[in-house]
Amino acid sequence: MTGPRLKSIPKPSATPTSYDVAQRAGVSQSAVSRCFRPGSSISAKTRARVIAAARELGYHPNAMASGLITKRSNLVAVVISNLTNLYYPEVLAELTRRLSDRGIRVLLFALQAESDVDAMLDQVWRYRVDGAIIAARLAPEQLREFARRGVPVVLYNRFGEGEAVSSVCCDSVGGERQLVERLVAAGHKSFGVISGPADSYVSQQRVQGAVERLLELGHEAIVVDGAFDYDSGGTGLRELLERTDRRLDALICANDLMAIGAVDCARSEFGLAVPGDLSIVGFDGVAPARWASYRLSTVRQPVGRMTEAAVLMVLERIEDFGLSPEVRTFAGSLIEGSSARF
Amino acid sequence: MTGPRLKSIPKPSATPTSYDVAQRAGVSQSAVSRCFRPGSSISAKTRARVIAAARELGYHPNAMASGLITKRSNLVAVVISNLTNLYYPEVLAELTRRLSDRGIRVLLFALQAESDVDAMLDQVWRYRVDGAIIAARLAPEQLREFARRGVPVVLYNRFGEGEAVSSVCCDSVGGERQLVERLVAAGHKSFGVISGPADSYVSQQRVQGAVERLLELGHEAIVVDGAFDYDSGGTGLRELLERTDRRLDALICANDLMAIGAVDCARSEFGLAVPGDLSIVGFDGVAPARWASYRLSTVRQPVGRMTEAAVLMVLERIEDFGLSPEVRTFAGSLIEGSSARF
DNA sequence: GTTGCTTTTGCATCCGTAGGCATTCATTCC
DNA sequence: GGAATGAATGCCTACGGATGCAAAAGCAAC
Repeated sequence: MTGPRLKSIPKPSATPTSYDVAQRAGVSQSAVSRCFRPGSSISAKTRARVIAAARELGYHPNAMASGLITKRSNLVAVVISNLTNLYYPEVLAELTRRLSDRGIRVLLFALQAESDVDAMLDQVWRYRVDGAIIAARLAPEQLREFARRGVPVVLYNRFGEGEAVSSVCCDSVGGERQLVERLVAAGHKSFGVISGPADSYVSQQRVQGAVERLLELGHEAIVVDGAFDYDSGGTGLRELLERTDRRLDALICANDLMAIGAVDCARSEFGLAVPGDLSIVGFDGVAPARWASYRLSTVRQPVGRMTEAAVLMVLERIEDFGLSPEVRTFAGSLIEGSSARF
Repeated sequence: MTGPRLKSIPKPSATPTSYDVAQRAGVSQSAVSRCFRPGSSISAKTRARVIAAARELGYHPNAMASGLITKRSNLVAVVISNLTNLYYPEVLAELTRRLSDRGIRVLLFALQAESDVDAMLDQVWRYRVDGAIIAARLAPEQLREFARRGVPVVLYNRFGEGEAVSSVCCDSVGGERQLVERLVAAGHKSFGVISGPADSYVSQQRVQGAVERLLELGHEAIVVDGAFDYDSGGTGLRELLERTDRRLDALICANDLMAIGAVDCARSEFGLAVPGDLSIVGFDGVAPARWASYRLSTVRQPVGRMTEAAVLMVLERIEDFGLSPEVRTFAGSLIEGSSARF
């Protein structure tokens, strides 16, 4: 009974080990381990004794030790490029909740600059995460490294850029087409578009979706650059009003935050009624879009279903890394709102 | 040179170990370890060889193995009770950035219900986090367990409730007193207050700060219950208008989100001009408070300084657990805005 | 009581890195 | 040249838990 580890004084450590519990319960360390590992062979009687001892000592298995030998950290890296985007906190909260429910912990990375990516990856490799959910732009070579290391990745509203990577997306093109159709049907004639950052895949998709559908329906649009932030809405609107000689009557913003900025600017700076003088639509369906001051006409991303899909996809591939990549696209739902004449 | 681990075929593993690197560089495993551990004794020549080999193999030290032996996980648990609060994403982003800059990773916990706390704590113990920054309500006994286990905690805008715990807070009382003084000086007579949830410490402080100062200045206030969310603003306003027979002329909301809800409700539902007919003030200084539709008069919490303090405090106590608890209170800055006659 | 079979249990080893200790090597000084 | 000093390196073991294997225990049937 007295193993080499048990010969020392039974000092009550602040963080007891399985040996401490074993000694107190009068069993071997193996038995303790098996108690905390589902599916192991343990008699009910022994288990009860061990659990009692563990509780008395305040024992919690060391995740690092167990991860070292099982090669499972039960960690998933969640990488978000701009947490200040207003849309992502909701995503993050949902992802975290759903992962927790399945016994997975979130190692969070919030990127500021492009340069943070390398440091992030270094840490991702060091912690031997079981998988990653990424809402940030990675280079193809970086995505390939995940494959090489056997770490499954799911991109969130991002695109593999030639690499075969799993991803969940909201159908930007389809959503924009719906918005455009409603705007055209309501008789709008002069269209403006404010894009997101040039390197954003969703921005490209949304702008493209809108512009293409407009062309199909016989309309043109002026596209100006934005950056997905509040100020871009006002800046973009000013530029569009100038370039159209104030004849703009429909403004399509690549996300809600810019649409909100545009609404505010239109009203406070130009005295325009929204949607009386100008219809403004967004994309995302963030909480402020529903506020009474805006009641934005927009496309809401089904965040619940998208995050659930992302979590399931990454977990499936943790179980079986051989599963082929999958791209799941969800349709957004049109919110009528009252910032556009529909 | 050929240790027991090196006799096997040098298969190029997807996740190479320090032995693989050692073999390739023609040094011992210890040398590899020392290369990745600052302050270790290594010659420049050896280091160069090892670094080269590590790079070629794509070696990254295993944080679990190293944490196991050093008893340092380089993880800090960040616990946030309601990520949907609009204020917390900003805090989370800042905390994550500042911790990353100092080589610490964030293990994120987003609590939904009171019951999540136990599961969260179990995981916190399992991962042997070096410290915790907590923006959630913990029971005194739970705080005591951190002390017992030698894990430093810093509460964020929370209170130890009798336990000696470090915390960073924004001075709610002082902030509210400033707001009240300005409102009173501007001649407001009839005051209403919308509180946050009853179990929220900051809510209590803010309400108390406002009410006390009002009393000191010879005014009374009607306090109604809110929940820190957008809808509470409208609901609270309705109740207050009813109870004051529409004679309310200053509304003090315990946070910005409710103030925004109240502004929207006042305008859209009661046709009141803000601040013409009704002054409304909030607390926090969240981004939407600055939007043109609101330009909220509020108190901005110095999030940058507060998060920096929280990070420093927890790191100091990781270095030296004996440091006594410290409560750092930061004054907020009054934002004049234009939602109140000041 | 035996035999045969299943379930429990303990032993021993391994996971990948860190760091104490002893050894070796390079320098410096007399 | 030899001794003394300090730096660099390798050897070995520990960290805490998981698990294959063999031994032990429980159980059923004869």
